[in-house]
Amino acid sequence: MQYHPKTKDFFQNVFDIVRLIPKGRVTSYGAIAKYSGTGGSARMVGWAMNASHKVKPKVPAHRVVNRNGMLTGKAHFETPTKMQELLAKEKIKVQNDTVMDFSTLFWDPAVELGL
DNA sequence: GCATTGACGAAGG
DNA sequence: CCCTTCGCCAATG
Repeated sequence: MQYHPKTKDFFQNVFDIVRLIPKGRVTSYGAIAKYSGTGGSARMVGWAMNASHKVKPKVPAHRVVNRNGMLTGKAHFETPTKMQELLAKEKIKVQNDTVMDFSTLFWDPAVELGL
């Protein structure tokens, strides 16, 4: 893929934010998009996540779910169950592909990092 | 260069 | 309340 300077900055920006997500907490694509400045383009965050697996240091993409707390990206992991397993190791309860107590575990960069 | 496709989200029917 | 459509923007065919 072509890394236009602007795009590269966006990807790095997203990766940086995701790495800041505390263990045992989760956030949404939209929240990251908003904080990274792309605004409503939450899809770009998902696209960035798609490239995150080849980036170092590793990006905890499993802590990023959609606005419902649903593990929409689980299919993009090594195995469809990897995402839930990683979350389980962080004491995050997942049921029916959805994070339990999502609103409590939700980590909003705009709030936690200070907007 | 236009059309399709997303790991999304909000709005409308 | 479930389903569809639209907006978002970059990548891909």
